[in-house]
Amino acid sequence: MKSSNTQKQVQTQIKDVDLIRKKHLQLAKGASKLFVRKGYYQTSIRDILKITDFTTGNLYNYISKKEDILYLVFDVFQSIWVTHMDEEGVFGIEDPVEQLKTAIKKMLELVDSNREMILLMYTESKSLPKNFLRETMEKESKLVGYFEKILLKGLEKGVFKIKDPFLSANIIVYLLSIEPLRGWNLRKRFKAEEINNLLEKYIMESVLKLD
Amino acid sequence: MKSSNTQKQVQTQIKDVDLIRKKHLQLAKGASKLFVRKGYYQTSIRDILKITDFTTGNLYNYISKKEDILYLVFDVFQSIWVTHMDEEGVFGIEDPVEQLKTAIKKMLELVDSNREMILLMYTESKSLPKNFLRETMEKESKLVGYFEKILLKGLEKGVFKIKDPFLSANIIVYLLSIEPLRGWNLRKRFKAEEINNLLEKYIMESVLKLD
Amino acid sequence: MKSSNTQKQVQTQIKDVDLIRKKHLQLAKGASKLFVRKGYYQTSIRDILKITDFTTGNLYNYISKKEDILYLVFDVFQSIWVTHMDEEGVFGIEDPVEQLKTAIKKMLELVDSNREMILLMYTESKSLPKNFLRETMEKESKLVGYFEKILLKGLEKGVFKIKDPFLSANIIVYLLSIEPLRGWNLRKRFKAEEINNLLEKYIMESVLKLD
Amino acid sequence: MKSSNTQKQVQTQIKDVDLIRKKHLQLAKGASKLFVRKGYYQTSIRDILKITDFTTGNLYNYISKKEDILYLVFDVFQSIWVTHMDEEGVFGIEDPVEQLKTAIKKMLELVDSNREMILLMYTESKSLPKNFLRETMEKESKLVGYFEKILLKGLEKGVFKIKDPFLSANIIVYLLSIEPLRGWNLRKRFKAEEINNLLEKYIMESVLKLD
DNA sequence: GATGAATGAGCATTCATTCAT
DNA sequence: CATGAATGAATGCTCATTCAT
Repeated sequence: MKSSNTQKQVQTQIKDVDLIRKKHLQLAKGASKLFVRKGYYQTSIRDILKITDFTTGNLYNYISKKEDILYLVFDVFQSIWVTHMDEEGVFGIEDPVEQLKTAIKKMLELVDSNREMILLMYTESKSLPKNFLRETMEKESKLVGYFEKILLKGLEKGVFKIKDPFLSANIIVYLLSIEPLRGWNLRKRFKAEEINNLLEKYIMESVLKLD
Repeated sequence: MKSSNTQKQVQTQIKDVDLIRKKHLQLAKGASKLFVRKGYYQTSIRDILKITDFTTGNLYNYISKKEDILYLVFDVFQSIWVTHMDEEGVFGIEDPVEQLKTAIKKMLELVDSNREMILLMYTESKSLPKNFLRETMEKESKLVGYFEKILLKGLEKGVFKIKDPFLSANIIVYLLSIEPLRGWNLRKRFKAEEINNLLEKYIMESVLKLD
Repeated sequence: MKSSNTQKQVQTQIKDVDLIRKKHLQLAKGASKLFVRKGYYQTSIRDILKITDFTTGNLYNYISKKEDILYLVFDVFQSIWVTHMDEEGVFGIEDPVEQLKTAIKKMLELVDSNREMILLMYTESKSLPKNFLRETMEKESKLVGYFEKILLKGLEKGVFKIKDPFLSANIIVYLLSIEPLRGWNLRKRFKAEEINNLLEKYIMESVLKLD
Repeated sequence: MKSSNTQKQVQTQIKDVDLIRKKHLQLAKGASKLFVRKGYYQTSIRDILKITDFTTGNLYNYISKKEDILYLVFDVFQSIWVTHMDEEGVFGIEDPVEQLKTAIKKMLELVDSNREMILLMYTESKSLPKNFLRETMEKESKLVGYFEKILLKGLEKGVFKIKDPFLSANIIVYLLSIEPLRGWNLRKRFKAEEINNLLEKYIMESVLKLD
């Protein structure tokens, strides 16, 4: 799933659609580094120009406000995310237990390698203008929905013992992000690997053994 | 527990310790409103001056950088927090199950009435200079430690069936903040009250029934 | 009288003279709307591109600076002006009194339907580069000369009682523009029509009855 | 009559009212030079900073938008104007003919020594925001009203032979500004002095000899 | 201790113009 | 002849902070 609706959201002076996509990617990649390092408001347009090799005027041919860049960063990251989770490896699995385990693992991989990006999404999404925020949240919702479906199937097959798959899915997605948000405390006693293992077990148990 | 170490952290031109405390409180109360509403970087010193009735020059008699104000806000809030949790009502309870239930309820009350403040702490703590951040985290740690103690007692008494009280305490504290961070999605299907009830049950079950 | 010397004034990358004339007209028509609405400096090249259907690069094949467009706008308008005043209706009239009356009426018609354009010429002519300004003024001079001739004839025939036809011609032309420049005050008490009638009478009386 | 309502119109961060007046004057004096030379839009804030010895931040303690400066320039000039016309020399005169003559002379003096400023008011008043424009026009109206009063008195005494004192007052004020607006043509044949003499005669005759 | 005027680097954004295709 | 992406200096303005009184 490409970040395909970008052109609809971010107003552009440029006509070549492929060029827009290419430059928006270039922009998002550069800017995300800075946002992650210093935060959105701390990062100036000049910083972004430097790291992305845009010139001032040309940057504003591809966006119309600084906010747009934040949106692009989120958009690109969420696309990667969805793509990563969508891979055969998860959808194909029949056994809900195995499927959930795999989904958790895949997500933890992503969280691990994008810790700062996830933190960024929690900390800076309030900086998005409303329409962008809405869209970003919708994408998040889809991710939750993804876990909800797995839980539902497991519930139907009688292997998962949960009361509300929507609540559980929300909790699961939230728990999987504990490391970026709360890692500073957990890491006092556990290694990163351990955290992930414990988390997986914690979630699986909470799904399997409650009634 | 007063925000007693403030004077050590925030450098001041003023000698009168009581005055400092008073003014710092005045500052934190006003600024927190603005930070919560618009975010730390979005709030200008001028905004703060207006809402707190400080004059420019005088403000800088009680702080030395804008960051100090953020620290003061966090400090005051965390003091309230700790005070609230410390009350007899919790410490005195003998039965670990009841004690945990009460602690959860007390914390949810606080989270409920300070949703934006908690969000602020998640989103803006990176804006603190390192020494302040460290201190803020320490206070957070204490909160986790508080739950850890309850869990430990319950573990010793054989009523809690968890593997690692430290991990569980972290998860519990983290889960109790789900509403400010993820409420936008949960609230699609549940009322605020419901969320709290479900959360309490979810946590209690995960503590009581796993092995 | 065509805007025939345009090619000499506005430097062009294009060889085809008719094409130049056509495009310059297209440009002047679109730009004048914008200039009149927002003023010269307030109107961006991008605005002009949009309204005239030029592409950026191509625009600069037909002009070399933004100022050129202002000149073109003035040039086209002044040509219309001269053409309008040149019509048989005026030149053919033998009686100087009738001739002056008709000239005044024709000019008032033009002023009426081009109020904003005249205001523009007063307000933005200083934005023209010197050579363009000189030429614009020369055209204005011709208009004054036109009235001067009428006055001279009337003076020779003994019907006009003025001291200096050049001064009077200047005053007349100036007075005929009072509406665009001072209408905001006059319109408090008079309707547009009234203003024109009063103005005509005022001028005719000042020409006929002074000694 | 001081430019006394400036404080109500131009929003300020400064509390000392006298200081505001002083700095606004300093600002208007410097800026008017630049506006007159280059026009309002051509003059940058940086230009104004340089000529007025303000620093960026401090300038914006005394205004809130660039437009405010244009307003200040107009305001100060119009105050000078009104003060100049108000002097005993005119109001005290009993004979309407003498009074009008003196008023014309006084105004011509002012026009002469503020040619560019008057041109500026004609060319740039459209750059004022609406509320400022309204106020500027009101002041202009008062000037016209001033001449209207003189004409009315002369009319009552039977010495002036005009039909409509409001119209005539408007025309007179307008004609008195002919030099800044049309001088480039008049000066081809007359010296500045001559223009003024002719203008005075022209106006007096038009007031005295028509019926 | 309190006041508030002053500082100037830094900000996001716009613009006329150029030039490779 | 036409296209449209690229350039970068310049713009109006905000801000945390200082300092004389």
